[in-house]
Amino acid sequence: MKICTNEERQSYLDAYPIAHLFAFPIEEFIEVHEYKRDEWMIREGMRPDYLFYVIEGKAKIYVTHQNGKVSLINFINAYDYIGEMELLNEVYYTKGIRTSTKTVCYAFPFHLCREKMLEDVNFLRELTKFLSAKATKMAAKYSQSLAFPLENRLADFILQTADEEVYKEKHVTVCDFLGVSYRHLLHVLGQFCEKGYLKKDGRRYCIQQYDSLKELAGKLRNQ
Amino acid sequence: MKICTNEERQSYLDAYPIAHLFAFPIEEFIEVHEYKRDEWMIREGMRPDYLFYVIEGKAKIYVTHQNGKVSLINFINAYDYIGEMELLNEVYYTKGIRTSTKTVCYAFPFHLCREKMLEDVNFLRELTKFLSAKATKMAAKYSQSLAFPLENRLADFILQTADEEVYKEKHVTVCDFLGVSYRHLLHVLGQFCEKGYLKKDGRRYCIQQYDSLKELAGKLRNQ
DNA sequence: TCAAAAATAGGAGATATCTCATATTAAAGT
DNA sequence: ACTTTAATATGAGATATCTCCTATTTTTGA
Repeated sequence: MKICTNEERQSYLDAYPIAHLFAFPIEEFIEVHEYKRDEWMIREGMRPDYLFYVIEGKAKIYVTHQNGKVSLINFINAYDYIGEMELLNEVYYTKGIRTSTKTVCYAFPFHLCREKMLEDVNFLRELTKFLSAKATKMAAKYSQSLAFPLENRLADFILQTADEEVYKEKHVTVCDFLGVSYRHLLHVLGQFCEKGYLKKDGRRYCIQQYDSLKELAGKLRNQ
Repeated sequence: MKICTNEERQSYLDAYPIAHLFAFPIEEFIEVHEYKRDEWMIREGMRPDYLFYVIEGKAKIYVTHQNGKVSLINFINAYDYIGEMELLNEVYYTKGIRTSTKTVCYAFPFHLCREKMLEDVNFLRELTKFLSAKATKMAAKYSQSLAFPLENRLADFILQTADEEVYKEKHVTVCDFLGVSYRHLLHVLGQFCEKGYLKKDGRRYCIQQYDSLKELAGKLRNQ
């Protein structure tokens, strides 16, 4: 991790203005942190000292269970917050955050900003929207995971992450995210190929029948 | 549903003061709604016109999937909000809310209160805490549901809902909540009895080995 | 550049969980 | 009080998913 200073810091601040989200002058408190790919921004169980606002890059939220299973709880993208739970709650089990690409964040030190932020109507309104989206998404994922087999959830995931016709997520990541074993994921991908929905091309999968996948994924939604 | 007026309304307002949560005079806008047991407060898919704040009673949040399965997403208790998603988001699939006991709510009409609430730093701070707790809980349930078999989640649920040594939740409710079939729930309850963790007593179950259940439930937690 | 680690791949058998069918009992409505 | 509906109970067979094992390929790091 690298903390940007001077011109570098300023150029991020210019490229991603954020003052409008706050009623008080926030810029002076902002640190700009640059994380490399595959770096732990926050270690599981260790409370962070900052509220982060992602301006570039991608990361993942992980939690490790006592039985050794790892859940990838969600993906984090630009304009997401990290550490807002710790900002709001004294007691909270901190999840691990790991970058999956180079990631740049604004980091607001709690000890300087917490009070002000919790008095700031602009920021709080922004945060409620972020949190309501998060809660909604989690509730949807939760109920879907219990109500549908992998087939449907995987079809949805493929459509959401495919780049044009090409699906190429790492299996290991997808297992953690969808909460199934590697073996079973491969099994269902194999079925999709057999049925002609996908075609395997080396390590990639090419979507052959959009509509079939859409139908499977569509069953998840009323929402 | 009944809307309380005059003395009745006032006596609720006196018994459950709420002005301190708002920076503006809220009382004049409050309607007091009384719902009977097993009444639908909000029908799935129908946007409500109010933000509700529960002051007495219990309710459940339901969503129906396209495959006919019903998920009981969460329980609602006194001091919870209902309709906060619709307050914040223009686009949102409204879940069904059904009371399980007589329930009394403060109802704030959106058309009169939305603007003011979204400008109110006290209320927003309160709401962020509520939402962060909700998001956290959902994330925990989600990852647990994928990482652990029913055995562990049921043990946890029994300990959370048992009244002294007596567990007596309706099976049908529990199925919807834990996302398993009736048949399987009974199967695992049967195992608990065989192992001596529970003893069946008519329609109730009596906890015989707290520690065994605690051990099973404890595996869910690092959190 | 080479060894170690991570990711992919698939077989085989176990188990968690589901579906369907059928009875019985309790609760609710008129 | 009686009919209808909801809840409980259980068997049997199907399927979704897991665990463990082993082999190959790719990526990573010193």
